[in-house]
Amino acid sequence: MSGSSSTPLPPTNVSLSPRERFEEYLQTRGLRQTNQRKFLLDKIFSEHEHFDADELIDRLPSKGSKNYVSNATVYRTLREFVDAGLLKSFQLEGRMVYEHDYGYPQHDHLYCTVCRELFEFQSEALTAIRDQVASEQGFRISGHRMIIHGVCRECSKNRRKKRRQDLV
Amino acid sequence: MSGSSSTPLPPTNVSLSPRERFEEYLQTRGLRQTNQRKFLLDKIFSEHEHFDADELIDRLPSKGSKNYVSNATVYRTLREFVDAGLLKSFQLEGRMVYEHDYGYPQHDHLYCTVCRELFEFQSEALTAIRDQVASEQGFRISGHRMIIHGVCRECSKNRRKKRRQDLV
DNA sequence: ATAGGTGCAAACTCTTTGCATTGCA
DNA sequence: TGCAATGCAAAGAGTTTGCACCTAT
Repeated sequence: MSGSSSTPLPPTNVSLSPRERFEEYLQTRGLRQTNQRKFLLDKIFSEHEHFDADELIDRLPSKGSKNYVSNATVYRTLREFVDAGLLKSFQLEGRMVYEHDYGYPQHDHLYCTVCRELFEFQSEALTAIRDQVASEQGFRISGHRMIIHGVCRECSKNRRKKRRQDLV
Repeated sequence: MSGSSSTPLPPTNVSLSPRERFEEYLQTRGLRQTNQRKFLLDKIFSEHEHFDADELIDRLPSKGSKNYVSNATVYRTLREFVDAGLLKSFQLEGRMVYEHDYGYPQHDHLYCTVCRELFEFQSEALTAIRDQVASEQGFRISGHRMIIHGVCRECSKNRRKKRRQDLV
């Protein structure tokens, strides 16, 4: 799965930090702030752009260490972050991929099937088409997911290089 | 998962029937035509637009009946149909969804999160945007997947009706 | 004190695979 | 006849869940 994207978009302005925003979310529903939640929130918002549960778990303190978080809690907490509007999730190659949502602009993705990295792009035209198609069909949109699959520039280069070497 | 789509697009012209095309595919690689494959191919191309493995299995003869096909074979055969270019597959809500590809025009989907039905649409503008984004980023495209999530016209109606009733 | 949260292990869903047997070419 | 295909059951991957214990409010 992809590591952090190489093309971060500029952040949108938000008045609250992710931490503050999450606290608000918790308080309004009588949920609790816990060390695990604090730790995961900080970790996620200080580090990665795109990640799946497995990648995140790999980078967390291991069992017995100070801030260990069980897998079950990781999965439960990720879902909570999505509910809270901090993260967005979508499926890619069979697993759930997460990315920052709060304070981050709407965008879509290019996915390199060689290095498995996700690249972002923004297109107002795409949104416009989406809205028009939906209105033609009487659809009330809740969102969309567009992923362009292919081979990124770097991987194309490397392949060409590799092919050249193979000929020698 | 969705049943057949309610908005079939016009078929594109192809010279071979799916069956003929598949036979060609098999012959060129030394693979074999079997009763299971024939049966599944006919079933799929005579019936559904979108389906997942589970739905297909449900509609197949049960164990002990004449044309019973094991689950393993269903999964293996579906992958083969995709390899042969007869079907296309994509992930939706955790499972693989299949649809006709051979003899069917390129299109994208609207997905109703209430009735779970898939609706199709075609947009040249979308393809154009895709190509431009990819070329800007030096991406060699192999394909794309666009799904608009929302609530379809019918389900919106029903909900409104339901809300009205709830008020009585 | 008392819900809500956590960790653990077991369960679950969807799909793939190893292997002995069957059956096309 | 030989290699591909099938069926079965077991294994996988990724994720969710039941439950006893823990802890924030």
